[in-house]
Parts: sequence; structure tokens; C-alpha cells
Amino acid sequence: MERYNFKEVEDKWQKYWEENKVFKTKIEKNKKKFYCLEMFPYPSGKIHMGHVRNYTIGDVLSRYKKLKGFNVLHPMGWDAFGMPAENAARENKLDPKNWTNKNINTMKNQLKKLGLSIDWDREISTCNEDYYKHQQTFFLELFEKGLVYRKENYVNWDPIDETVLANEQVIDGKGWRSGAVVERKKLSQWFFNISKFSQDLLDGLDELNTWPNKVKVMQKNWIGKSFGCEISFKVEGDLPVKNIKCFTTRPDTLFGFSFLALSVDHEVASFYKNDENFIKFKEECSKTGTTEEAIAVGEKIGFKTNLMATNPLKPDQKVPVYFANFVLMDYGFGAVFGCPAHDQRDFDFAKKYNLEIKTVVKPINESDDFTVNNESYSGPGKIINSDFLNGFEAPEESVTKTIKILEDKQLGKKQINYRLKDWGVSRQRYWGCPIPIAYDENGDVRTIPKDMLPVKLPENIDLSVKGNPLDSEKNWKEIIIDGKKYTRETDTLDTFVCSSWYYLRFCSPNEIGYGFNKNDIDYWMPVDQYIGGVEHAILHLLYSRFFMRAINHENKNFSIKEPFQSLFTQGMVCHETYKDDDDNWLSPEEVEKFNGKIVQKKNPNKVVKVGPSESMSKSKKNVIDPEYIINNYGADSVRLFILSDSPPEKDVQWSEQGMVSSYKFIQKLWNIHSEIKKKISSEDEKESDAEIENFTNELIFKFTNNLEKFNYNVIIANMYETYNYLVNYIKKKKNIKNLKDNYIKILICFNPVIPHFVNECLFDLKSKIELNWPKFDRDVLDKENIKYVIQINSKKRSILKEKKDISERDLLEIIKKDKMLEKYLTNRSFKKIIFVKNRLINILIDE
RNA sequence: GGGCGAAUGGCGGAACUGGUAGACGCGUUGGACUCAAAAUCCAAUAGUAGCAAUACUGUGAGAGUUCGAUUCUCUCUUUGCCCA
Repeated sequence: MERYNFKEVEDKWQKYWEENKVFKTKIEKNKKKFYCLEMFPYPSGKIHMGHVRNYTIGDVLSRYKKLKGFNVLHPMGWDAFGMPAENAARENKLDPKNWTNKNINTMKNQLKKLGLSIDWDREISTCNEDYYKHQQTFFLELFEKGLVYRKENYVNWDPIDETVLANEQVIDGKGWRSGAVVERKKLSQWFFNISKFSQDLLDGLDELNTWPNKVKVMQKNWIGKSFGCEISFKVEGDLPVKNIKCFTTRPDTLFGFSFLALSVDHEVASFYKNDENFIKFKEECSKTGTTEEAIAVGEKIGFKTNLMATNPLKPDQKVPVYFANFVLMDYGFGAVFGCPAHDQRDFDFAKKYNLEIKTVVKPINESDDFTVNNESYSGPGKIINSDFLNGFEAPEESVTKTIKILEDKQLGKKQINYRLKDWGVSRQRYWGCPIPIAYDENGDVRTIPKDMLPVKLPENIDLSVKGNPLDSEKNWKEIIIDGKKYTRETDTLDTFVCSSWYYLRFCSPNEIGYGFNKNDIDYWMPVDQYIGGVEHAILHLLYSRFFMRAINHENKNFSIKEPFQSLFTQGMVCHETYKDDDDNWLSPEEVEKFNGKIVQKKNPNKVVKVGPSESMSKSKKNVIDPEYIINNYGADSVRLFILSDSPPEKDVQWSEQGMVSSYKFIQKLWNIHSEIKKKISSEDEKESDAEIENFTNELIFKFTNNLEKFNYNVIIANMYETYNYLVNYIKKKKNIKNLKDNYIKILICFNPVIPHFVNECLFDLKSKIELNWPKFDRDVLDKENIKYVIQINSKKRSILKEKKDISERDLLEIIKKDKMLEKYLTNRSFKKIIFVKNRLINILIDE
């Protein structure tokens, strides 16, 4: 049997696709478009298995849609700005641009080897001037619309990367990339006013029907809409402060009020700026992170002021006012009223400073003398010990009614609060998009005129300096606008800005004057299917949704709000982890199976500790290099395997055996192809066969269904089934006239997954390469016989193959004569018969 | 603590609107080919009983709806993710 030479075949077709520009896309108004986009990669050096999975899923979809007759846009680009380039460049004394472009080149070749149906003429790279100059234009447009502003703010400072992190980039109080413990630092920053669109971003989620629910839930939680009340507390003391404003979601617990807590950045703090104890306290506070989690976990500390606050609902009650580390200036008004019995943070604080803990909500099942003991109670219940609020159902009824009372007395007003904060986009980094802003000698802001864009990054700079290298670029910093001297902004934009609009650029990759061309986006947008990892469920997707709204804002020519019509989040690629005796990680190449044990290759006496399968990561050494696999097994085999073992939305276990069996399967397919070809070209007299017609029809039905639903693992199973069927079919059938037609249809079904192989087979059969997705005929499905399930008292007793659309009476007659069923039915009376047409009959008899 | 999911053989996983549970693959076992091994091919593979035909049990646990539940409802257990 002839070996299938995947190297030759795959090279041949990849060359064919490239030379004939098979995947080049242009607007064709008479065709329905389909924009398939996978999250573009960061050019870190080499592609990894996660990329292979992501882009294979997208490629299967793109190829399928193309066969279906859609005009498919399937582009690829590079999320090319970011810290790894800068860090790598610093360590190895390289230029970040060269480092990045070299990686792009490597990875592009690797992706091409996967045989992806990408229109490479649309390739973009966010670190190119012709990309980021448009981004600077957008920045200025947003600035004009008032959606960009500058403010001094406490930020999450990453001391290792020496940069600011957004709240979303702080995980467990640590930087998402460096892992350093995040500090609080005050800096002047540029902000995008994303919070202006909080409600709109929330409402927009309802329209995204095909997004995974969990992603929508995460975004909803992130936006964090809450109803509450703004209350103005009267205060007295030896400071010139009369009122302090608070926001609370639980005004109904006001009778449990025992202190008022302020942020150390609250304006009241200005009276203490010379107080040594306060300065110490403030320093102490800066050690607590700014995330909600850090605050919840950390110790609650306070600094007592000379002020006393009055309870608005109980004017004779005066409580102390504290500064406290768990109150943040950017939540509410930087002040919260403390109700220890029903909030754990307040409870911890009250315990520490011996403040009153008064229970005002009781759980439904408890009696009215219920009191809070070791921890606060924040669940639902009934209001107690609260004068005229007593008896209200908490929280729904009690909150709305209390707000009403406060509003009537003009002590407060209803307010909606969002957790979503404005997006700080300044980064103290070189390798990013420069912010098109300059400052005059007074530090006043002015924008760089649009005709002076792009603001280019300087080249050949010194990266060895501490902090932001751009700050040390004296020549670059100086700029003359309209004959006047200015200093450039030296911060660059968060790279999430680059990825917030790249999908628009793919529609008009070569547009010079502006980031996109209206004609192009009117045709291509929105993205019909977006595919990527769930780790971007909040940040990237929310920022992109914001960016569309920001461009849309006050713009009559732009009507898109939601960039991604559908979203699919694929799972990760996992592999077992290995450790030696000293708990050093071992890579899969360093271990082997020997006498049923997993041992080290270089020392078979040493047994390896096998850990759980985890997502592939360099730090755990459990990575498999896609290039090695492609070179050894071929792209079609890898594509086949990466889809085969698990549903694409779930994690998949990498398995060497699985990979090998996929590789062998391609060879088996080639063998059966040779047999079929022989049969097709034989000169014998031939007749048509209905069986293969039915089989193919059913197969097309299954493939179409499973492709539409992303059941790609089932498609692979269908391919194996098809193979098994063909092997038997070829063995038993001789001269079949309609074999070729049906076989070609089968091959087309296989095409999205193993395109090189399919093209080679079609070529081998001298069939044309331009193809259409075959149609299935529902009426032909099981034209003749149907397997009827025969149940007696709901238990399956037999399966009978009978004519389609048989009547209940006819089927019953057949059953009565059936020898196998005789024993169950003789001398029994039929109580009831359930008959499901073309499927099943259930006979209920007396036992 | 809250929200959202998940639980099916030794393993990964199938099962369209409630209607043949375990497709397909891996692994395992047996066989063929071979001096031998690899590769390949064939067969078996949920459990229990049985030589067998077959019967009974079985989709995390318990209940419910139904002629019929992996699928729908409720309670519980375990587990994953997100938020805290």
C-alpha cells in the first residue's frame, strides 16, 4: 500500500492556496458575508497548543462557511505591543521592534504550516505606525467627546514591572503578569470614561443571545449595578465640616448605625495633613491593596476623628467618625455608614474599636430577640429594633420603603451605583502606543494636532534606565507646535486599547486616512463569530464593547454598538505534570514509560511523580511544541487530534497516543481512498446503490448539524464512523455506479477538518477543487426501513425493522406474530398502547 | 458567603424536541501475520448470574412528574469556574 506523504501533500496545497490567493477576500455584495475572528496572538516567540486549538476551531468554521457559499473574512494579526518585548529586549540588549518582528515572522510561518484559511493580505500588527497612528486619532476623537480625561489618582502600582495596573489586572493582590504584590501610589493618569456607558454595556448584554451565559454573568457582575441611597449625615465637632455624604445599599439598617467611616483621601483628611499620627496611619493604609478582596481579607484599622455624626432617622443618636482603611475614595463618596451587625467589615471594625453592635435584621425563622453574635448577618429577613421600620421584609421591601421615607424627609435620595470604574490607560512603558498629548511649561494639556500624527516611538533608545525609558529621551520629549515649545506625554497606552478595535482594522487593513473605511465596516461588521479563551471574558471583551460605543458616541455615521455577534470560548490544552524526587518539574520529553512505570529517560531507576493534568505552561514544563508535532505528524493529523477528544468549549488532555492514532487514521483514510479509487475506475458494469445514498445523506445531516453547534469532537467521531462504514461497504459491494458522487460528498464533509488530505484526494480523483457543501434530503433519510423500538411495560424487548410510516395496527399485527415477543404477550390483555410514529411502540399489559 | 456550570465504563466522551444509554477514540485482553518484535488486521470489552440464548442491575445520592427520565422538577453530596 502506498504511504501517504503528508509533508509533500501539505506543502503542495499550502503553496497552491498561497499562490492562487484562495483565501483572499473582497466585498461581494451579492454574497452573504461571514466574519470569523479568533483572538489575535501576542507574538511571544513560538505558537503554543492553545493557539493551535483556537485557530483550528476558527478554521474549521471558516472553511465550512466558505463551502456553504458565504463570503468569509478570516484574518490574522498581532497584538504586538506589550511588556514581554520590552523585558526581553532589556535582558538581551535587543530592540523590541526587532524582537517582535522576528517572533511574528516565526509564528506566521508556524501558523501557515497549520494550513489555516487566512487572508494574509489583511495581516496587521499593532506596533506598526500605520496601525497605531489611527489609534492616536481615536484617542483624540474620544478626547474631543470628553470621553478621555486626566486625573490624579491612587493606582495599583506593580513594583516589578514599574507600571500601573488596572483593577482587573490585579489578581489576589498581585500583578497579573509579574506576580508582584501590588502597592498603592498616587499618579496622574489618563482615563477612558467607560463608566459613562455602564448602563448601556449592561443593557447590551441582553442582545448577545449567542454569547455563553457565564461570560455575560461575569460582565454583569463586573459592571455591578446596585440600588441604594445617598444620605447626607449631619456632623458636629471642632472641624468646619457640617455634612458628610454617603452611599449605601442598605439604608434600611440605619438603626444599627454605630460609626461613620471615611477614606483617608476624603476631603476631611485635609484637616489632618499635619497630624503625625494620621500620616503614619495613612501610610499603614497604603499597604492594603485597593481590590475588594484585599480589603475584605485584610485587617480593618481606623483613625478616630473629633467629629460625631448624627443618625438621620434618630436625631438623638450621635456616633464617632473614623478614617478606615477599608473605605475607598472611588466607591460612593469615600464614606460609608457602619452597621456592624449586618456587614462583616463593619463587624470586624466594631469589634476592634469596641463599638456598639445592634441587630436590626432577623432571619425569618428567628424570634424578635435575635442578636448577632460572632459574625454579621447579611441575609434576608425582617427588620427589628428599628422603630417605624419594624416588620418590613428585608432587603427588597425595607430598602425601597426606607429610601422613600428618607426622600420624603429630604434626608437622602435614591441612587444607582456601578462597580465599574473608569479605565486607566496610562502605562509607564516604552513599548506601547504613544499618547498624542503634550504639556506646556505650566503643565497644561494640549493635544497633538492630527496632521502631526503619528506620534512615533523613538528608535534605538536606552532601555537600561529605571522606570519609563521614554522619560529619559530628552530629544524625543521636546516638541514644537505652532512655534511653541511643549513636552510630550511619556506614558504609553495600555495594550488593551490596541485590541479594542483591531477587528475594525481587519475590514480596511490598508485604509490610509482613517482607522477604517465606512463601506468596509458596513459590509463586514459585526464579527459573526468571535473565538477565544474565556480568560478574556471581562477585560478585552468589555473594553471592545466600550470602544464601539465610544466611537459611536455623537457620531451619526457609525451605528455599531456590539462588535461581536457571537462568542465562543474554547477550553485549554492540558497535560500531565511531572516532578523528580527533588520536586523539580520535568518535561514530557524527559520521562518515559518503562515496565509500566513512569521513569526518567536518562535514569530509568528514578520513578517520576505524576501530577494532575494542568493547562500547558512553561513554568510547569508540561508543554508540547506544536512545531515538533506538525513536523512529525502533519497539520491534518494535529487538527484532527486537537478537536477529537473533548468538546471545544472544555479543556482537552493532550495525549501522545491520541495524537498517534489521529496520524494513523489519516493513513487509513488514504488506504481506503485507494480502494475506492480502484473501484471507481474499474470498467465493470455498474448499478446504483441506494444504501450508500442513504448513508451519505445521513452523514451530511450529522456533519451539518454538528458543525453548526460546535460539536467538533462529534464530527471527528462521525469521520471514524464513516471510515468504518466504508471499509465494510467496499468489502461487500462490487460495482457501484453512484460511489464516486457519494464519496466526493463525504470528502467535502471532511474538508473543514483535514483540508490538505481532502484536496489531495479530490485531485487524485480528477475532481474539481472548487466545491460546495452538499445538501441533505430529509425525506431520503431512512427512506425504506426504520428500526422500531418495541417496549413491553416500558421495557425494551425487541427492535423491529419495518417500513416507514407503518400504522399502529399493522405494527401490532407484526408484533403479535413475532416469535421473540410471543412469550411476553400470550394470554395477556393489552391495557394501553403508546405509539410514536416511526420510532417506538410501548405495549402496557397486565403483569 | 453569593452567582453560574458539571457529575455517564479503566479513561476522554456520544445520546436530535423525554423514546435502543455507553456512538467514536484511547487503554486493556485474546487471536492472525512474523524466527521474533514493531506495524497492520480480526475479535471481545458497563456490572452481576449463566456454557449459552437470555435475565436482572445500571447515567453522583434520594424523591417526584410520566406509559417511559442521562434529559424535566425538588432536596442533598462532590467538584470546577467567576465574584467576594
